Amino acid sequence: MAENLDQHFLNKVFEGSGITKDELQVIIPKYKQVKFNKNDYLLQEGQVEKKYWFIESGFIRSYIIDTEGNDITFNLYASKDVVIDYPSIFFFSPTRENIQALTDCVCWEIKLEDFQEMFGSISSFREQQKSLLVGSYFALKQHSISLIADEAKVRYLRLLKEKPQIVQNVSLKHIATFLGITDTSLSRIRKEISN
Amino acid sequence: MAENLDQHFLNKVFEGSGITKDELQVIIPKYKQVKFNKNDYLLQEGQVEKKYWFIESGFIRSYIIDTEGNDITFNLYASKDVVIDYPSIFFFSPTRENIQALTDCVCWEIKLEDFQEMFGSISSFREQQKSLLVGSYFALKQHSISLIADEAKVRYLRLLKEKPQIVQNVSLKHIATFLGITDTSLSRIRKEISN
DNA sequence: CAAAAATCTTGTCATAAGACAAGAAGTGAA
DNA sequence: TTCACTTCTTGTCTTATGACAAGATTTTTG
Repeated sequence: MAENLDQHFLNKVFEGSGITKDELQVIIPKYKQVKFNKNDYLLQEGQVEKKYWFIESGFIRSYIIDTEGNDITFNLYASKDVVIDYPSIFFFSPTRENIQALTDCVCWEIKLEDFQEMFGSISSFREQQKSLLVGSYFALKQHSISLIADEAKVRYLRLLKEKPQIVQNVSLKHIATFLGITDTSLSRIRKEISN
Repeated sequence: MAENLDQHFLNKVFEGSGITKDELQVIIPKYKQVKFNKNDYLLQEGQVEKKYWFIESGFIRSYIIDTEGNDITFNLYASKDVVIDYPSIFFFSPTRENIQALTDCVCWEIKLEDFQEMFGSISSFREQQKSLLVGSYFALKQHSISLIADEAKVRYLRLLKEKPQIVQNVSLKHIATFLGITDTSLSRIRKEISN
């Protein structure tokens, strides 16, 4: 069976994880390509989501509106990131976040039940997904620690180092709220760094 | 069978969750009372934990040492809180936190496999645990948002309102790092509020 | 109990970051 | 192309919070 050209991205994602060709034949068909247009919502507050996504291309953010009406970006996602809402996944509990495409996006969607079945039955898939999910969990935790321990410039430099594509493609105001500062301050930090 | 006096706390925890007396007979024996002395570790960085705890009495904190050597309190726990490390639970991944008793504590320990079995087979237990875990997850998330959106005084007042026992029983420096400020600032905030 | 250690308060000064406002630059649409 | 809209930069001023240090208070320990 000739490899679907579209699935080249998925093959790359699973490459080098010890997943065999035979296993890939099982895994890849569970993923469905979905395209989002700029400003589309993948998920809105109050929904329970029974799927999650890999991003092939494009940029996505999750945000909440806090009690004072501030729009706060909670996470920023780029190519190869996994977009997942833990309360939905583990507890079938409605999300409190909005997840929105910042640009046109190509994503790969997988249903939770398919995920769970393969997680149980294919050990190489389990290991690969485990490290992906743990990675994204710790990245957020690290960010939360950084909000306490580091000054804004350090947080910006870390983001720039770890996710340069995001810094280049996401608007200042979203990056700023993600970093816990105003867009004015972020603009000044950028200037200072460029000197 | 006479109710073990020690288990009075557990009975209260499960009270009003729609759990029947018969179910309680199955659930409660899975919990084991454990006592920790002040400064004992429940869990240290690098361990994988296959259990979690309810606190009956005492105070516990989780903390990390960041790359600059700062000791940062990540969460503070009091009576009736559940102390759980998600990466351990869901991914059998080593924790990156240290969890330490701040005072002598009485806890109820349950093994993950027992938890998972009852989570699957006893729907009232599932619902009760779900809301407990979701509650603790969102509390942390809310705190993270608060670090971005609110000034320190607001964060302190929120903690005071939601967990007054913690404010009264945990040292300033741990509360301060949890709130993302220095103990000096927290001392001033306290003074300002008392006026 | 006394000494040592840890915790908390307070003072002074420095600074990171916010608030607000104006304008520049870029983007999109009719 | 032009007008509207959003995004980004910059200036001025204010303020929340940190850094450091000295005392006061409380707790721990020998």
